[in-house]
Amino acid sequence: MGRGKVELKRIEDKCSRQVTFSKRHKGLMKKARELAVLCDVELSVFIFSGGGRFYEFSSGDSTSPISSIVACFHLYASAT
Amino acid sequence: MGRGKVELKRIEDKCSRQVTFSKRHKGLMKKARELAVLCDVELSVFIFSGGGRFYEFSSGDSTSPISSIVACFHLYASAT
DNA sequence: TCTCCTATTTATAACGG
DNA sequence: TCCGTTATAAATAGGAG
Repeated sequence: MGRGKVELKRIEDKCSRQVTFSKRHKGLMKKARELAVLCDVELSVFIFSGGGRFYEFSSGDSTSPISSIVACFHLYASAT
Repeated sequence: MGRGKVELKRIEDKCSRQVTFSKRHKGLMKKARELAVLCDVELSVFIFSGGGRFYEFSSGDSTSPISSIVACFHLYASAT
């Protein structure tokens, strides 16, 4: 998408990489949410960015099977 | 995308829901892979579909920080 | 359930602030 | 780093096999 084709390789320019991360990270989370709702499945997405930040999307509530994975992630993230 | 707009709600027809899951699940994994490569981040996507099946995408290797989460997921999945 | 097809919607690259 | 715009690449809905 966009004004040009993108090669599937690490973006070397740090600034561009950050900008692309910001956009695509949001896009991925949106897609994840759509998949969960449309298809009625449980899913989680975990992202560790280089700066030690992390992002997460999870469908379902605390009683869902996937919650144990989410809990595991939070435990890990808080200990890092 | 596609021939019509899609409402963000559960697809009631089971057959359509399966077909949409099949397509979007692949799309999400592809997006995840692209984000990981382009932006040099570690990430995992876990999906539990209704039929007790699960799908996963993880960047990074066994020495990456996220591997503990992945291991947790596999442990959970194999015990289910 | 998968593949092919293609009209259409959607995501996003590049740019300016 | 975030937001808005716009041209364009990509994802995908619906239908057929």
